[in-house]
Amino acid sequence: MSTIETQAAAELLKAFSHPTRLAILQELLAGPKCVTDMEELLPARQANISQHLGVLRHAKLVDYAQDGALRCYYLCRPRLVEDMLKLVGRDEPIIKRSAEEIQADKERLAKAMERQTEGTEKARSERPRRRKAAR
Amino acid sequence: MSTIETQAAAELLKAFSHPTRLAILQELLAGPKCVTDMEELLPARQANISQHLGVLRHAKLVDYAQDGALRCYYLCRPRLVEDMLKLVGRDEPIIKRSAEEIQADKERLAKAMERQTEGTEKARSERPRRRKAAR
DNA sequence: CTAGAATATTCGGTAAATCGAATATCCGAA
DNA sequence: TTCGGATATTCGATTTACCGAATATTCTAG
Repeated sequence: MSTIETQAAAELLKAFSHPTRLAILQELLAGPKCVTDMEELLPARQANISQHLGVLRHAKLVDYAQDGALRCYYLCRPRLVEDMLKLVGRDEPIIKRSAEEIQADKERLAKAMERQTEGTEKARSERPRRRKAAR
Repeated sequence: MSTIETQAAAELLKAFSHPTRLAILQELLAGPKCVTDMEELLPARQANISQHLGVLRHAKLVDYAQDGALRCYYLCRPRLVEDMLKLVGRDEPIIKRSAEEIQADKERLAKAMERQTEGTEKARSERPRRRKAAR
């Protein structure tokens, strides 16, 4: 991922990173809703919901269809939202690794890297970095 | 997802929501690295990288193993990180829906909801919300 | 056209995030 | 034990996020 893509990804994630916004997305996953509906479902004021919807819209996560005086909001990337909600709800066990494991891993990687990019100029310039302080 | 879970999810996402932190996670996905390694790979100063590592550690996304004077950082939930990076990199087409589609969707949902929670008290109290302003 | 409902925007204040510079801490080699 | 390298922490300044209150806008029924 390049720096520019990283920037874009971070912005997308920022749009997700708020409890109220997550709740909105969750509600919209169940179906389109107008702002008044959300007011009843969420512990937030109308203006605030509108503000958060603005953020979500800017991030291209939601859009709306005008229905008379109402605006029916819907997800414009439902899969993304669904998968994101699943992902943050998942609980992967938190692993703990010893210095020895890490060391082995590093060496394994170094070897693999050597083998894979054998003889290329890029490989040579990236390879020789290693710590000065030893144990 | 309850409010408290939403809170937790938002905090986790906030930890992801920074270009430098995403870049760090990306690097760590390739293998454990110490801070000095990252300094060479990222356009950020040592202190700043340390600060971001602090955020990631607090979010239980990374941890480190001490190796002499070095601290080898690694992902403590590699699957989560991997899937998250994949997810934000994915590009789902952004859909646009008409008011008519939305309306149909709403009605379909309402019917399904009726059928599913038929006759329960909760269903009755949640059902009768609908717009006052018509077209 | 006018009123009222639905929604958005603006404004101001407060809290939180971010960063660099400087400094502190920890560790192993000599 | 002293020193230099690796890393963390603190501090202050700046920017950005967040929220409520008030106000503006848009739409339709009458």
